[in-house]
Amino acid sequence: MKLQQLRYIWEVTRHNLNVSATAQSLFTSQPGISKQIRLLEDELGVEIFARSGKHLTRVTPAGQSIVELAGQVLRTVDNIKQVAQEHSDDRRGSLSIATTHTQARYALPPLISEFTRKYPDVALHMQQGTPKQIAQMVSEGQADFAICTEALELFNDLVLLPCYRWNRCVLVPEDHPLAKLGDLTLERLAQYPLVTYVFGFTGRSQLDDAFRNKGLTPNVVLTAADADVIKTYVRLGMGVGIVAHMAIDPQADTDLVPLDASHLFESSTTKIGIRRGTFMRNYMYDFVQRFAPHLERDIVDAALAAGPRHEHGLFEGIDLPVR
Amino acid sequence: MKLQQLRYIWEVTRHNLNVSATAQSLFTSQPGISKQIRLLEDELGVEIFARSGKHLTRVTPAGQSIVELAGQVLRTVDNIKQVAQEHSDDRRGSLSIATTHTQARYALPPLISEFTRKYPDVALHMQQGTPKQIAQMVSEGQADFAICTEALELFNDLVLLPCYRWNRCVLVPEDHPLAKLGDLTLERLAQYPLVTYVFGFTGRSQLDDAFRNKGLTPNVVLTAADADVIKTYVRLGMGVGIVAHMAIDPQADTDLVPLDASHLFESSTTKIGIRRGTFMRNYMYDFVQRFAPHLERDIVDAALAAGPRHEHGLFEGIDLPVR
DNA sequence: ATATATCGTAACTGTTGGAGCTTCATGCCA
DNA sequence: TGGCATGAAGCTCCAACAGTTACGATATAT
Repeated sequence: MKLQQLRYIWEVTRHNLNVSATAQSLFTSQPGISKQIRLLEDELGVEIFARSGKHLTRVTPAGQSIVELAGQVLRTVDNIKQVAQEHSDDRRGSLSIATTHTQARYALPPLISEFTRKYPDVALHMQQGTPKQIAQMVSEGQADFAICTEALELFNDLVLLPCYRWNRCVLVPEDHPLAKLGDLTLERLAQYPLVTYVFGFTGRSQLDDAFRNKGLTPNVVLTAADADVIKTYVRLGMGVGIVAHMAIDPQADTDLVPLDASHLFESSTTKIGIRRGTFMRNYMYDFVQRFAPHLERDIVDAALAAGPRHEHGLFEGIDLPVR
Repeated sequence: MKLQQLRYIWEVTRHNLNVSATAQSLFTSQPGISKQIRLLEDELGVEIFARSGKHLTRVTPAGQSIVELAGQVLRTVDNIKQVAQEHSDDRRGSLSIATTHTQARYALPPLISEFTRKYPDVALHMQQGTPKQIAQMVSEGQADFAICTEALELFNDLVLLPCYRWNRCVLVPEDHPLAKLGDLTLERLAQYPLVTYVFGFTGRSQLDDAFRNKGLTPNVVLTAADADVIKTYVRLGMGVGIVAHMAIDPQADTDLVPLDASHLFESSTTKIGIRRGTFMRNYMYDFVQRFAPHLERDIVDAALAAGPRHEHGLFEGIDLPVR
């Protein structure tokens, strides 16, 4: 058994069992991969992929487990490389962050510029996606950190570090009736067409819950994955915007009136998700703590060491910052 | 990076940094290993072993972590092979049990013969050692199961499955004064020279505790690692024996008088220790349940999945069989 | 100081992983 | 149904490399 072979079966499954495509992405030849897969199957005495004629059609049950373990091996091998680099030069390396538009656009920029100034030799990679995609990227080892509010609980090989709580804000044009009224209520809000996040994004579920609990059905006329798009349509008069508080830019959004909505909706918590078993570089701890000062190295270590679904207790006594 | 290289550094550390000895045990040549280690170090950019002249003297801090991760990789690779074998022939394989004399001699024999009859194609390996050695063997992947009473708690990558409780028994020659007396007490026992287990073996610590709690100092004149040796010296009149109840053979030990001592000492619990992350073959589950009927597959799976030091809760409601 | 154990170097060799081309199987569409 | 596109496997060749043997160098032990 060779590492190369494990890498091949792992990558082939990630490329929908298309060997040629896998070969291209790995800058090698298709016959090479086919051959190595055969050799591995021969050595193990089990078919990893089921074939119909000359096409790979699906992963066998045995293959399922084997590919999973192969992934585990590859990630551990990555860890070895990380350890080596940490000891040879603890300020050089790379950091891959998977996150949503909201975080990338509003929460992370100051941190990122601080960080790159302090660690110029750490290559930063930012990948955007839906919360689910983000969680999966980290779970599969394609990114180091997942930073978002939703969906991270779905993968139980991720350790979740709560970072900060945040509330929502209603956005209306200056001439909108809501801009004059003093107290904002859900009932009043439900009378207007709403523009907010797509389901599955940026705490959208908490928003729906709040209306449902009052027996109201909000009239959501348009949904988008990020606040910038939402603002644009609010400006066009499509409806009343509901966005994360942090998404309001006091400089650029002077033509819109923000109305605090903390009292209407449950606050949401943004978390960092890290794959259990990840080797944490020094600068990774630093990054985490700059994002959430209460997440000291010891706590992060404890959370990473804790078993599945046991890390929550660690954060019991801590009250998170609110943005 | 090659699997071979990881295997080499792992084995070299296990052979006290002696490359030649490692080469012999792996049936290869010393220069081959040296070369591969060099290549790995070059690739990683870190020294794994510190050298003084031409001798490896110790493992560097970076090497420490790397070797540990290498071990993890090798064990996962083993798991892959196990999975493959399970799917190609679920009744063929091997099972390596590390245990103490007491278990091997008195607790396991009926189970073993049952088991080999049901699984003739599973090669059984029994390895004896001190509880500490046993625990380490399993922790390092040299054995699948550790079966004993002590020291398993020391390695927290082991999952402990409590199997049964057992009590002690006092053994005296037929003409001994204790053989006539009705009620056995610790005070009376402390008046005689005692022959029992070496410290660290077969619940010896519970024995000492019981005397200490009463303010007594037992006069232990001879200690041995197993009951057979103890019995021999009791027969020679060296003193009063204290052994595990199960170590008494009603057929062979007719010249000795056994006196129940359940009321004098806390009972001990024999456990099976399994390395977290081990792939469990079908016959392994079967073995475990034949040894301890309450350890059903689901409970074992749950214990293996639980985080370090969280499996205890699983066994709360169960009262163990007593032997 | 000498002997022994042990590692590194160098030259050599057998093995093998991969490139390139060809052949074969499958699915799709006219 | 035939023709075409896609994609996997078979085969050959070559370069790279893991492992071997022989030898020299250096530390540790007596």
